[in-house]
Amino acid sequence: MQEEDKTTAPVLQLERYLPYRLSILSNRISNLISATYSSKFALSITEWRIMAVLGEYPDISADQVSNKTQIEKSILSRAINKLLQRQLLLREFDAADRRRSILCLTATGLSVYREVVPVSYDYEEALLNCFSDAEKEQFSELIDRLY
Amino acid sequence: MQEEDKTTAPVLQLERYLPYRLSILSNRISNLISATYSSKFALSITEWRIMAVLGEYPDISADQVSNKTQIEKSILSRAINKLLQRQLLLREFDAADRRRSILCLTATGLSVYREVVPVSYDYEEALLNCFSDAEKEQFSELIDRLY
DNA sequence: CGCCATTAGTTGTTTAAGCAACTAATATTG
DNA sequence: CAATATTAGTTGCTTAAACAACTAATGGCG
Repeated sequence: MQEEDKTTAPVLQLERYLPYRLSILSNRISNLISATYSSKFALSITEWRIMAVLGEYPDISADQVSNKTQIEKSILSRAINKLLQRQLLLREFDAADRRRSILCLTATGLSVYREVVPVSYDYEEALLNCFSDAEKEQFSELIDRLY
Repeated sequence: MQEEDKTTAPVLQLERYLPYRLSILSNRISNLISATYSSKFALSITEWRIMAVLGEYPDISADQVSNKTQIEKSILSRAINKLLQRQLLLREFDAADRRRSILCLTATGLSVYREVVPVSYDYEEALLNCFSDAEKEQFSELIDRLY
């Protein structure tokens, strides 16, 4: 059988290994969803996430964005500059602490945001409709616990 | 309330958005686990995955590895060459179809494999021990369904 | 106040990912 | 059995990620 000599020759069943499955699944989902805003608005996942936090929390600093999204600060810095150039973001600097940036979406940025958000929710919905309401709840709870 | 003007100004709650949480969670887990074999054996996640499938399915082709792991073929090609150079992998070509490679772990590769596998399982175990057995089962089932 | 530590953000460099174009071998079809 | 299509794998090129080193501003402490 499979257990024959597990101690001398353990085998990893990759396709049953949870961290692996989680990774494949999550990448698939991210890429699927990002296709919507990347083709239409030329936004990368990272760029969209930045816009998403700023839609939820306007006028926060790059550092706060980094804390909320786990995006590394150098990546963030370059992504923000790109979004500034495209005039999707506006940046000021805090008068009281001139290191601190204050970021928010421009009118254009906001209009993009408002177009992407419902689509994102639709995707989430579509994805989760293989679950019952109770299962959705449970799944979400389990994810939270793993965090 | 939050629903006040949802139609005109919908907000995405990123930290409650499932695809996002899944992505963050999965990356965290992958990086955590990969730290073990990357520091000791200088293997990237991709490289380890290749070795993992070959430990499970010896003597398959690069193309079959690609199918099993979702690793894109150009990435695979370069990773395989690296592993060949490090003598962790052995490659022959199918006599009946000389396009087809036949890959397997070398003795060294196998010894690395045998060292990493138990650690991987330990990590999975440690991760999931915030779940009861029933929850583990259910979580796994829900993941499968999302696939 | 002046020195050192910390914090916010930027820049440089290395490495990996993603896609398309390519080569070589085999399969298919007229 | 030639012409064309398909498949396996490689290579080139562009973009993104990761990490460290750096600049500039502020905070803390003697």
